[in-house]
Amino acid sequence: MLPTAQSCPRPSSTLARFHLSDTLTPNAPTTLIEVAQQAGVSPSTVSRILNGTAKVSDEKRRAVLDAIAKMNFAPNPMAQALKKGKSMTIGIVVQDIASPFFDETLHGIDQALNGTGYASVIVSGHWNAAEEIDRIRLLLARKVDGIILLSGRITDESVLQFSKHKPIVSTGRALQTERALGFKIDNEYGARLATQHLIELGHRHIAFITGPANHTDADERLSGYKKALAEAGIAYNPKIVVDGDFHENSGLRATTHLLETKQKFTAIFAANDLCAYGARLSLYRKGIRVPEDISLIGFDDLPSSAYTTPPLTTVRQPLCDIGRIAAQALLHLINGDAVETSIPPLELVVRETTKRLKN
Amino acid sequence: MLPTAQSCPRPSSTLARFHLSDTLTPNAPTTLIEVAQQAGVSPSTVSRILNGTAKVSDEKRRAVLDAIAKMNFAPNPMAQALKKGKSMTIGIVVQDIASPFFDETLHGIDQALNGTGYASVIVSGHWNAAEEIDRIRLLLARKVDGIILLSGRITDESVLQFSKHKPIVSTGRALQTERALGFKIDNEYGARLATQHLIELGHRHIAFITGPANHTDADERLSGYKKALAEAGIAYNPKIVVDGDFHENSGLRATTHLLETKQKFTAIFAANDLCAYGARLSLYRKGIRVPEDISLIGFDDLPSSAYTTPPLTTVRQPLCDIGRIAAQALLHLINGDAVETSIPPLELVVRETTKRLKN
DNA sequence: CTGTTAGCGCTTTCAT
DNA sequence: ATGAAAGCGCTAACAG
Repeated sequence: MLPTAQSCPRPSSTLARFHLSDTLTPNAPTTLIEVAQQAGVSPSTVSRILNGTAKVSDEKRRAVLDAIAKMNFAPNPMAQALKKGKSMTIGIVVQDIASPFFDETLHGIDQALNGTGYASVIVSGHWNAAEEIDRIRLLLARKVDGIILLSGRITDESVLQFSKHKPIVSTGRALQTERALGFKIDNEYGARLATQHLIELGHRHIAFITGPANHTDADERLSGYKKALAEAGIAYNPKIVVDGDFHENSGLRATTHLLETKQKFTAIFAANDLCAYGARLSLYRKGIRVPEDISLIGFDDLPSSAYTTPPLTTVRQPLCDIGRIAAQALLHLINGDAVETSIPPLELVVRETTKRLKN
Repeated sequence: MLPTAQSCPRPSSTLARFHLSDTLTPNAPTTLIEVAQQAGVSPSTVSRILNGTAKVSDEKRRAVLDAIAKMNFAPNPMAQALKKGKSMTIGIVVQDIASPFFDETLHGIDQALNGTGYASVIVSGHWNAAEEIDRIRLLLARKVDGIILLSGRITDESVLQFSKHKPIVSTGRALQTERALGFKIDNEYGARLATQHLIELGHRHIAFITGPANHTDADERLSGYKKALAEAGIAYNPKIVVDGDFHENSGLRATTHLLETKQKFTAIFAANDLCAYGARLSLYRKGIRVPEDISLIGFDDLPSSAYTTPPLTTVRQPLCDIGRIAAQALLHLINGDAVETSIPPLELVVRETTKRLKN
């Protein structure tokens, strides 16, 4: 009875013991040298123990470990970074930090990075290729060890160029070199899934609200829609395919346009969930019921789609998995390891906005 | 006619000129010393020009600038950080990276940081004090220059303790020292606003879905609700005050509980928007209309609240401003400057889920 | 105004 | 197995 919202497992983590007093001594941070003195060994020995670089006698090891604990020492990351040429930081480029779409993916990345010692710096490209390039440069200048690019607007060549500096993994594109990896979901398949679902319910006049122009994901979804139509022997009617941009407002406008120009349609397939929300509102404003009068389907399965009124039928994208997989792949690239990725398939999530066409 | 969704201005930034070829030479990054050699000056001179630390003759300055441009030099942040003891990084602690609530605030922070040279590392506390402490320690170990804590679960004392290491600004608490600043919205006022709105519409039986136990924001909202009731001479009825936890599911469960135990109420005030979404769905499932049968009001004004069906009446929290102000304040603290903050007041946003009680 | 000289805190040969 | 010494790339006295 409860709607199943998409979301990664949120660990109700129960970190045990933590003594606030421990590290909260506000004196200047201890250095490795001080630890060495305290333990009566050389700095190198401390370093060796810290990094497991070489064998150290149990006696000294014990002394050093003691000193470390006693002095509450932690190595200075800047110094390590400077020395090793690795910052233990990765850069993440999203398009909009305040978008549920990216959030889920970030969550997956977060999970994968947790406990690896890597931290991440997140920047926004704002769907703008020039800004995106600018931000990637910034990350590179900051010496990140690798980059995850989510739904970038830049060309594959640019990605390849950047990958010469640091390994990079990108979603939404097919790519595979030693230092760059791109993988994408099968948008066309997903769109066919959605369209076929509608067709199976008896719909023949299915409106489509597109994504932004020149956006690969958007284009492929449109193409999947067309294919499914063709396969079912339904003529493609450009009059009921209207422009959107993946945001709520565009869905609202598009639907209102459809309605006001008196197009004939019994179902709407919005290129993403956000857009479907807007469509839903437009329908509501006109007093048109969903799904009784019009069926509605989205794409993405954002967490909130399980709580719309009524809950939205949509195509689930494994956002969180994608994030996790991207991060793991990047870690491999950074280590020079081979990567092989496979992401879970898209699946149709039938909720309550689609209904068999009566009669 | 279009709903107004809360959101910061999303700059459709038009960064001009960018020559990909410029920085994409994958050779090892240039160092300041090489620049100095190329320009025929000493490293210090280059450093001076870079930092504006001292006067330099036009001639040498020109030579250095030329060399910098020619060699496409950018100083190594790790080296700078090690030397200056400043990493130009700030740490942000959210509770959930994938929550629209935090997103808007992050967006504000992002805006404030943009162009300052500071980058941010975001970590999640997952509403868990122990984990939060752990994460803050992590940030401190990473040598962030300051911390922004959003809706932390830790005590004020802990914050004060941490602030001895690095400046910290926190939302959701009142605090003001040399190195720590906390500011909060007037939850009680906001809750009164919401409750009064309902009362003015003629409602006398107003159910309330609480936030998580021991959560300051939640407690204060409950208290505001009670106050407004008392002011209107309406008896407080604990039977229609039910537990929630700020998430959709709890709103759904709470409302279902209200309905199944046959409580008498004509309106629901949910302690936050997410919770209101769940309530909305519960009502929908039972075939109860909003706002005709039951009025519903939330708290926060998340961006998506303008697109629910019907659009949600709620109390707007200036999330984005809060983020911006927090970041600016932190920057001031870091510089040792005085800070004075004032955040915009909460305001009632009347949309379409509340209605005058007929009778 | 400018160059020389020490390091920031750590890792890593290179000896022993 | 361990210590001494030489930097990573940059900045900040300190002398001129």
